[in-house]
Amino acid sequence: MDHGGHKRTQRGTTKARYWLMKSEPRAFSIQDLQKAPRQTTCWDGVRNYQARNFMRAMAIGDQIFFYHSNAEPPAIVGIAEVVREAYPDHTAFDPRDTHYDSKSTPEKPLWDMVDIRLIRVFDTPITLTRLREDFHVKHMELLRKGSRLSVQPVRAEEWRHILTLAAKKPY
DNA sequence: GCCAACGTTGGC
DNA sequence: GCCAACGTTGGC
Repeated sequence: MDHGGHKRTQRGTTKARYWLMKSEPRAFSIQDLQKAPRQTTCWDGVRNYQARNFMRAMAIGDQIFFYHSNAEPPAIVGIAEVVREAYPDHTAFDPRDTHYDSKSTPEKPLWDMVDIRLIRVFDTPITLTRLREDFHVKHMELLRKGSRLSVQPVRAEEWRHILTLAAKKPY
């Protein structure tokens, strides 16, 4: 039963989807997410069309690798899940915000965000170096030369493989 | 701090 | 529509 006039968009019985989202830990780290109310945050500030479109494709329950970019070391540091599907990113409306964009207005929003909730922080971050050494994940968007996409899909087999890495001892 | 790769902007 | 200039991303 659905109340409040909200469209029910949760992906019923179809397969879960997997994603990877980048954040610079100096701006917002997975530890910040851990400390946030309900361990939930809105993912604001995405100003790239491809990344935005991937967020628009997300459904409640989709799972996300939380990646630390521009970090020492760059690494997948944990898992989160989508708890609210794409809605307008209000930070684009605020001229004082660093992510302000005059092309986006409340009447015609251009940029969206989703809400995500922490599932877990890996004991051992899976570093970019380690991923590069692993042929199981060689086709990941993250590893493509010159790739800068901050929101990107992850294949189910890549997701499963990386979870097994996270369960192992570091090397 | 450096710089390659990328996306966007704007002049023409 | 082309493309140079510019700003940003993000590994190193």
